[in-house]
Amino acid sequence: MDSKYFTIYNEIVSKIENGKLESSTKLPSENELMEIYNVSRDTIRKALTLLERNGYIQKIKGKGSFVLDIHKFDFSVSGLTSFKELSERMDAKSNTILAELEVIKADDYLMKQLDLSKDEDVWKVIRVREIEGKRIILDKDFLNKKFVSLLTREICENSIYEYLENDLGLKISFAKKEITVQQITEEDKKYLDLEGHTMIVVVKNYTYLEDASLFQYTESRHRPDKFRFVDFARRKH
Amino acid sequence: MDSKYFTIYNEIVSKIENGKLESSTKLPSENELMEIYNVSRDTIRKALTLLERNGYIQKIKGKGSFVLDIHKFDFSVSGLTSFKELSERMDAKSNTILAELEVIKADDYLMKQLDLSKDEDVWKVIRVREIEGKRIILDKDFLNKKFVSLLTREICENSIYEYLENDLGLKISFAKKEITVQQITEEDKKYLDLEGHTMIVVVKNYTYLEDASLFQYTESRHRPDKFRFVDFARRKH
DNA sequence: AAGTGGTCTAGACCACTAT
DNA sequence: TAGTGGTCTAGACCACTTC
Repeated sequence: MDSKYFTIYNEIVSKIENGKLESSTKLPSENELMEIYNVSRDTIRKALTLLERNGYIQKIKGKGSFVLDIHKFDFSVSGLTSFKELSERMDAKSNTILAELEVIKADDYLMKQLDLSKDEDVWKVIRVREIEGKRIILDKDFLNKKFVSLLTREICENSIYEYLENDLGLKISFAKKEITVQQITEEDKKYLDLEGHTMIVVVKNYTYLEDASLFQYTESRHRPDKFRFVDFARRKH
Repeated sequence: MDSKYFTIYNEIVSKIENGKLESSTKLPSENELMEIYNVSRDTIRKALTLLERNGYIQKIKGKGSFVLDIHKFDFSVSGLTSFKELSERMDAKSNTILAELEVIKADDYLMKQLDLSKDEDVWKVIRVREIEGKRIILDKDFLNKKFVSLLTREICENSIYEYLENDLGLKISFAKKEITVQQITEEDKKYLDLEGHTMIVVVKNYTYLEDASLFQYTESRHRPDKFRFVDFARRKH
C-alpha cells in the first residue's frame, strides 16, 4: 500500500496531466485539502512538496498553490526515464534491436565505472534504437551480475528497467548523469545511421540502488541532430 | 534569519564538502541529531531530506544516513549555477567579454520565449566566455525590462545573477533547461573560436521568479568539445 | 529486543497577501 | 483582519535492520 501523501500526490498529478486542472489554476488551500482528503496538514504538505519539487505546482506564501504548465512538451532524457517510456510518450515508430548480450569480466574501464574489483562478472548489453526507420541511438548497458543473475533476449528487447523493478524487486533510488559530445567511434559507425555526422552525444548514466550501491552503468550514444534533453531544476532549498 | 533546518543543512553540507565527513560515513541517527542541535525530530528530518534531495546523503531505513561521494568532480552546467560560479570552481583562467548590451522591442521569437506581448522592452545582453585564451561559450541573455530597469557594463562583466539576487532582491525559484545540438550560425562564427567545429551545443534556459513569472531567457552556446553537463536525479518520490 | 528511518497526527506561532 | 503557506514542536505507531 502506498502512503496517504503519495496517493494524494498521484491523484493531483493525474488531474494536472489530464487537463482537469489547468495551468495557473489555484489549488484548494491546505486547510481545505485537509478536509477534502480527511488527513492532517502535514500529510497534505508532503503531497504538495512533492508536486512542487517535480515541477507541477508553485506555492506562494500568502496566496496559495498554483498549477504550472512546465510539463507540456517534454520529450526528455531527463530523470530516470527509460527509452521505452520515452518512445511511448512521443508515440513515434520506434524499435529496439538487440545487438550483443553476454557476460564479461570487468576490464579496467568498467572496474572504474562500476566500482568493481578485478574479474567480477558483468552483463554487457548493446542495443540499437530505431526511430522511424533510422538507427539513431546506441545504448550500451553494463550491469553488475551480483544483482542480476539472469538476463534474456526477451527482457532486453522489452525493458530491462521494468524487469529489474517489477520482477527482481530491485529498487532504484538515484542516478548520476553526464552529457558530453565526442568524436564518433568505429562502433558508432557500425551500428548507427550517422548520415555524415562526425560527432555524437554521449550520455553516461550511473544508476544506484536504495542502499546506495552502484549497480548499472549505461552509455547512451545519440545522433546529435536527434538529441534533446529537458530538465526542470529548483533552487537548492 | 535562515530557518533552523536550513542552518543545520548548511552546516552538514560544508562538513561534507570540506571532507570532515567522508563518503560512506554514517551520520548520527535522527534521535542523536535532535540532541546535538537541540531541535525536534521534524526539523532534523527537514534538513536530512534536503541533503538527500541534493545528493549529499542517502537514508536507509533501519540503518541510518550515509554520506555519498557524488559531488566529487562536478564541473557542471547543472541546476541554476552561473558561469561565474562555474569558472571559480574549476579555477581555469576565464574571462568575460561583453559584446552587446541594449534594450530592444520583443520580436516574435522573444515574445514566445519570454511570454511577452508585442513591443514590450527587453534587455539583450551578449557575452563571450573565454577559457584559457579561447572563446568557447556564447551567452545570449534576454531579460524582461519590467523586472530589471537598469543594467550596466560593470554588472554584465561581473555576474548579472548576483546583481539580480543581491541588489534587486529578485528571488529566483526554478528554471527549465533544454539541451540540443545544432548547426553553427554566422553569429557563432563571428564570436567564437570554433576550430573547425560545425555544430554547437545549445542550452536554452527559462528562469522563473518565486511568483512563477518568467523573467529571463538565456541561450548558452557551447563549443561541443568543451561542453559537459552533470546531473543528479532522484526517483520522483 | 533495541535502534533506525517513514508516516501520520494535532497544535502552535510566524510572515506574507489580500481586503 | 482573515486567510495563506512556512516553521517548529511533541508524541504515536509502523517496517526494517541488527543483535
